[in-house]
Amino acid sequence: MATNKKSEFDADEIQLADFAKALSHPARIAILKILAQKQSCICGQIVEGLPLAQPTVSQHLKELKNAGLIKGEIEGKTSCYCINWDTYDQFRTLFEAFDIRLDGGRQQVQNCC
Amino acid sequence: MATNKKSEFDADEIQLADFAKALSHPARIAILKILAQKQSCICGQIVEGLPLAQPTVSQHLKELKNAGLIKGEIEGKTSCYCINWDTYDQFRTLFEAFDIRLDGGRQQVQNCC
DNA sequence: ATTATATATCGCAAATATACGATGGATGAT
DNA sequence: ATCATCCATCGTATATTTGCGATATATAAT
Repeated sequence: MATNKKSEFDADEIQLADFAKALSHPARIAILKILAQKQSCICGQIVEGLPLAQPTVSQHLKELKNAGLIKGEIEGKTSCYCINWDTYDQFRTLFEAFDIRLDGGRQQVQNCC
Repeated sequence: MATNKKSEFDADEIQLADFAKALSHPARIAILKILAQKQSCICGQIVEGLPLAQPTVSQHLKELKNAGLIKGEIEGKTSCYCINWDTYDQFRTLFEAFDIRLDGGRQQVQNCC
């Protein structure tokens, strides 16, 4: 039974995993690219740029927002999204620490593989 | 109905998303850390280091293997795993390209948020 | 006031992920 | 040959994700 064991891991591991999950669908990666590229960040333009229906895009936007990677505001008739660079930097920092830690063991003698 | 739309995205986006998915569970992040740290990469030691039952760990190992991030060999009675640095570098390269692309739009004037 | 437009949300269906007990296969020890 | 150990795999239960049609909401236009 899928009891949630995630909380028993280190906070850093959980947080990095959560960020990774936010990037674990090509649509969300594409959305971040679009947001970085366009000055305007109207939802409709994002929908146009993706092979997905509007409700699906809205849902991916919501997940990115939950992960803290984007911010959104309702601007009159339209909605406006942009990247939350503070959170993105935090993610990058976490990943870099992970990356460096992996690299540390890289030169060691392997006794297998 | 959950028809798979993932294939309609760019190859780079799909590949990066797949790598991200491999890191989207703290257990798999922890496993990679352990593999990098220990010279030996016996499965039993991984199980000891995680708050999960052996079949569950085995399953996470399989997913990391499917993503190409680790290699595994059966060595007599025990199994031996280690990080596949070639694939890991490929992942890092993909992420870096993505990261740089995001950063490119960073200084632009935002008309919202 | 009515209508059109842009998005979010609801509700559903299908697919995938998470977790583990039970079991099986292979090796090494006795 | 028997037994113990290590690990993969099967089967199963539950939870989460993905996708979208239908609908609701809120603004802008007429």
